[in-house]
This record gives sequence, structure tokens and C-alpha cells, in this order.
Amino acid sequence: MDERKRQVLHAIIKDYIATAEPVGSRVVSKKYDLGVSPATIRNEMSDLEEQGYIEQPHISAGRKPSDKGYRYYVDRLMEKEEVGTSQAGRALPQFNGHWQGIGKYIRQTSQYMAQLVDYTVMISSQGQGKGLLQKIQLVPVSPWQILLVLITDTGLVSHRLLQLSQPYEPIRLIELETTLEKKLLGRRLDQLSPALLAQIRNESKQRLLAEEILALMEKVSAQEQDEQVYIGGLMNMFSQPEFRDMTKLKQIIEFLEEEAGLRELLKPRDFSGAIVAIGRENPAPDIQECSVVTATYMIRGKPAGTIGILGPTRMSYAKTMALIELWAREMSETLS
Amino acid sequence: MDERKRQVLHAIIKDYIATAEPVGSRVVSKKYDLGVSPATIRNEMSDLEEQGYIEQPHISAGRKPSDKGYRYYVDRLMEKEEVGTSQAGRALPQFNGHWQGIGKYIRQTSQYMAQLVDYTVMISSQGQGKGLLQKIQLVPVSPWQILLVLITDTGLVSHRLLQLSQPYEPIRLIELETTLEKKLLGRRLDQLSPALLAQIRNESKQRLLAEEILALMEKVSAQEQDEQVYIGGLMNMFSQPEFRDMTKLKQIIEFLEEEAGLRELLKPRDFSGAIVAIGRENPAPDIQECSVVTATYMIRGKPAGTIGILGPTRMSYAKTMALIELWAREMSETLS
DNA sequence: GTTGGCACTCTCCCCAAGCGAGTGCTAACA
DNA sequence: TGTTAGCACTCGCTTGGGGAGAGTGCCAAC
Repeated sequence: MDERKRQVLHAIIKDYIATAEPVGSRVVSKKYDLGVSPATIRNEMSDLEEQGYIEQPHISAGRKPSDKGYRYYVDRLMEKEEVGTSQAGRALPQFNGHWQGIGKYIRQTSQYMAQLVDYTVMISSQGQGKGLLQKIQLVPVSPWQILLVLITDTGLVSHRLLQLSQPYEPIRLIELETTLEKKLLGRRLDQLSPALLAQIRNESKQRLLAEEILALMEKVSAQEQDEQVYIGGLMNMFSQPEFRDMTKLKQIIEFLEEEAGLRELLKPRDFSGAIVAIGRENPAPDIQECSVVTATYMIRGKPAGTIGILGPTRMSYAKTMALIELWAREMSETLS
Repeated sequence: MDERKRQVLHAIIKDYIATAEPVGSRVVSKKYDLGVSPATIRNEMSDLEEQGYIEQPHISAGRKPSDKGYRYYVDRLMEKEEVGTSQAGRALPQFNGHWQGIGKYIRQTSQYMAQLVDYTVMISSQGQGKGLLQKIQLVPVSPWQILLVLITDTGLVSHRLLQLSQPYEPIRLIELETTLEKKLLGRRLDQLSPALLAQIRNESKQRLLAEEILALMEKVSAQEQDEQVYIGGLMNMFSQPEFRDMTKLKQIIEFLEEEAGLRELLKPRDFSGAIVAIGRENPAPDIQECSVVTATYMIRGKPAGTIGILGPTRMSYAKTMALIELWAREMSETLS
């Protein structure tokens, strides 16, 4: 691929991203002055099509980029946008309200982000059950009720109200609390070994009580790992000309309503930069006419969730990638 | 309005709900045998139109019900569906998974409900900060950190990790806990009077500690009241012929994305039966081509949230109302 | 008060023609 | 050998008209 072909491809992609209309040889020649006539451009375009970088919707229409073309653009052509220059008016607002939990923060953030791009924003937040146990507390509430409180070093605080099948003896409760702390502190909540738990159960002087509490802890450890996904700016999809067709739109919304696929898409990674999946590169068939840009944010250096931006393949990659990287950094800071 | 007019109106509404097409005099006469000819029906329809119960999309089309017509139908014509008969395959599944918090439950429930109706389901859950304080616990975590745990009789457990500006003295912490319990237990979390809090602050021996904890409590009481709304079956709207027009659909989704309006719509009421708002009866202009059926569910007898079902004005009111009342009862039971 | 008949209106669908955009090819040119 | 102008051709989109179908309103008869 020689220099001029690259210029032609670049021009076609730029124009198509801006207009969503197939671009013809004349436009390329005039608007992006390459110094050659439309006829020459036509020859180049013919070659590019043969190589699979662009395609013709109909025989008498202009060309539009193919997935392969976009891939080439993202990897080699695109000028990376400087986050610094684009920062004004694009950064997330400094968090300054009352802290109302990570879920609330992420939900609001996803909606705010969606106002700044024309695409749909999805943010996953991984369960935080992977921290080390820092504190275990058994709080007596009533003779039949105990509150179990677990705190991990990732800042997770988890609690469960436990309805006992028989009243507890206060002394036993304190004993049990001590035992639990001795045996379990410093371990990962999601990796409590059954052997260890069995040992505690056996050593305990009030077996039933220990049994009930340990069962609850196992439940908690299973539950705290689960992720959630928040979506903002679904409506932005409606402004995209490629989704004027209801069936396509429906497909996308179907995908967004189904949590499993979304979670798979937004699984946190170790890498924190922006990653792009273009059209058919997406594993989920429902969104193979879309592109997804993702970036993982961290909490205290550990992957904690992923931001995803879903738009048509004709999305503005340079801007989107710059923004998502900026946002991932900002979220990491806010949440750490 | 005489009996035959009522029959004609009833027939028109039934047919329109089923087909979404304007119904003509011949159809009314033949399909819903009233024993009179189309010409007679035409006269009746002419009257009904004059009175505003039905309307003509074009001069040469059949009639469709107006908002007023639907209102009359809901109030007087409709045969109420027996919940008993419709129960098979329509009830919510018995909750039997791990309990993962009310939010999760409501989200899943909204999606399940949406599978059983062809409309969009919205469920609000009111903050549960309106219960009476049953237990206050200050858990030492580290010399600089305290965990504040509040439990109310509505089953709410709320906690906050507090970063102190100076280390606490263990004895003072216990003292303070006792004071707080003595003064505040039995009071409503959302109605802690400033005077009372000031008094505690003054009596405390370690002022700064008390101050920080009380400030946190005020925050918690403010935050726990806030509501959230879950939406399921947004996609169902796509199957409704009246929303094949993108601009209408867009309007509705705009409404659903904007939380304030939704919350207003789904404010819990004291009354637990189904309430219908038809078309222009809705205060929000964005959904004035829709109808909304709502019913409030209770937790231990107190209004806790509202289920809403949003569909075209041509919705199947009898079925929807029967279902929502059933579901509100079931949710109340599960959550109590 | 009810009915049949009839003229009238209006929408929807289909089809054909015309327009416009853009290509591919060929021949000429530097 | 690469570039350019010219030209015929293709194809989608729009426009306009005609016909079919559905349903009404009105009138006269029962």
C-alpha cells in the first residue's frame, strides 16, 4: 500500500465518518486535495476495493470503509488525539456530592459520559469480593438475630442480617467472633477453603451457631463477586443514521438487555488502555454492525471494571479512544 | 349513553385493542353480532364521535377509541379479569435463589414481568430510610477508622466507613454508642431532629468524635431515602405498531432515561390497587400517547415502591390491571 | 327507528419515467 | 508508465398518476 493509497483511504474514512454517506472519487479529489484528478482516484479506489479496505453499497454509489479498512485506519492512519487538548469540557466533573456507593456513582458517570459522546456508554463494575478480609464482626441485634459485618482491604463492607434458628449465648458469640478473626483475617473473601471452614465448625462450642454463620459467609463470598453493568445514552443510538432501521436497533437493544453478553464484553482486563473491536471482530453477533471501544479502570491498582462505548462502525475512533482513556484514568483516581 | 351505544363502543375498543386498526361499521355489525345492520351502527358511531368517545384518523377510515373512550371503557365497560383464572403461568416465580439485596431482586423481577406482558415494566423502590432505628453500632476497624452500622425495623441495614481526623479512645467510643442508642433508638432515621443531635454533641466527652459520627448519620439519613427505578422489557415497545415511528419511540425512551420524571410517576401511594393513566391524562408530555398502569407494593404494610406498566393507549387494560395487582401483592409478600 | 343503496372521499400500493450520482472503460497525453 | 478527459452505463431515489379497497354520509324506502 503506497502513500497515495493511504491518503485516499484516509480521506474516504474521514469523510464517511463525518457524513455517513458513501464517498465518490470527485469528493476525495476536491475536498481532500491530493493533487490528482477524480479518474486517478477512481483507479486507486478500485485497487483498495480489491484489497478489501473499502466497499460499494451499490454499483453506482461511492465507497465506504469495510471493517478491514477501519482496522487499518485505527492501527496506522489515525492521528491520535491528544487528551490534553481535548480535555476542556470533556473531563468528568470532579466528584463532590455525597458518596452514595459505587453503584450510584457509576450510574451517574455513565449518563454523564453519554452526554459527551454520541454513542451508548456501558460501565461494568466488578464485585469487590476479591479483597483480603480485614475485620469480621458479629453484632447482636436481638436474641434471634445477628448482623454479620465483613470488611476487606478493598474498602468493601458487606453485611447480612442472620435469622437464627435458636437464640445464641452471648459468650459463644464473642468466642466465635475471635475464632473467626484469628483464622480468617488476611484471607481472600472469595477463597475461603472448605477445609478451613470445617475446622472452625468443629472447634466451635456452639455448633449450630457456627454452622449458620459460616453458611452465611459462604453465601456472601459467592455473591460479592457478581458484577453489574450500567448503561447510559441508549438514546444516542437513535440519532445514528445507520440505525434508523428498527430491526437493527432492536437487535442492539436486545443485546444490551441481556446481561450475560454484556458482562463478557466488559470483563475487566489487566491492561488499562483503549481497545477497539470493529464490526465483525465482535464476538456477539448482535453487534457486528457496531464498534466497541473499551478501557478498564482500576481501584488501587487492581482491575475493577470496564467502560465500553458502543457506536456504529463509523464511529469517531480518535476522539472516542482519547476520551475513554481519559475517563478510565479519572475513574481510577476517584475510586481509589 | 344507551345500552346499544355502549355495546358499539365496547366492540370498537375490543377490536382496536386486538388489531390496532381502525374498525369500520361492517366489522362491528358482523363480528360482534348486535343484531343490527352496518347502517345503524354507522349512526351510532356518528353519535359516539360527536360525544368524543371515538375518532376518525381520516375521513374514509374506521373509528378508533379516544382517550375519553378508553377511560369510559376502563371505568364502566371492561369486564375485570379474575386473577385466579389468569394466574397459571403468570405469577412471579417463587423467590428461591440467594437473597442478593432488594435492588437485584427488583431488577430481575422487572425483567421477568416484561416477559409476561408486551409492554415495558418499571419498578421503583423507595429508600427505606423511613423505618425506626433499632440498633446503632460503632465498630472499631483501625485506630483511625470506625464503621457505623444502622439497623431499622424495616430491615434496612446501612453502614458507612468513617475516616476519623484523629484516633478515638476506645472507652469514648463505647460511651458514645450507648448515648446514641439511648437517645435515638425508636426514632425515624429520616427525622432526626437537629436539636436532639446538638444535645448529644454537647453531652459527649470527646466532641470531635461525636461531631464526625453525627455528621455521618445525617448524611446517611438523607441518602437512604432516595429511590431507584428499574426498567425491564424496553424492547417490547418495538413490537407495538404505534411506535414503529422512530420519533415517538425516541420520545418514550427519552422519558425513561430521565430519572426525575420516572420517579414522580412511580411515587409510592397509600392505595395498593391498580391505577390507570390514559394518554393525555399523563402529566409528562413525552408519554401522552401511552397509558400507564401503576400499583404500589408494600413492605410490612408500608408503601415501599410502585410497579408501572407502560404501553400504548391501546393496551390490554383488563389483563394488565389484573396482573399488576397480582404482582404487587406477590412482591409485598416476598419483601415482607 | 331501521335498512339498503349509492355516490363520494381518502389512503395505500404499484408502476413507470426522469433525475442524479458515480462508476468503468477507452483513448489521448506527458 | 502513470495521469487525465470523455463518455456510456448502471442503479437507487423521487415523483406523479391511476386503480383498488375500505369506509363513510346521506337519502329514500320500509
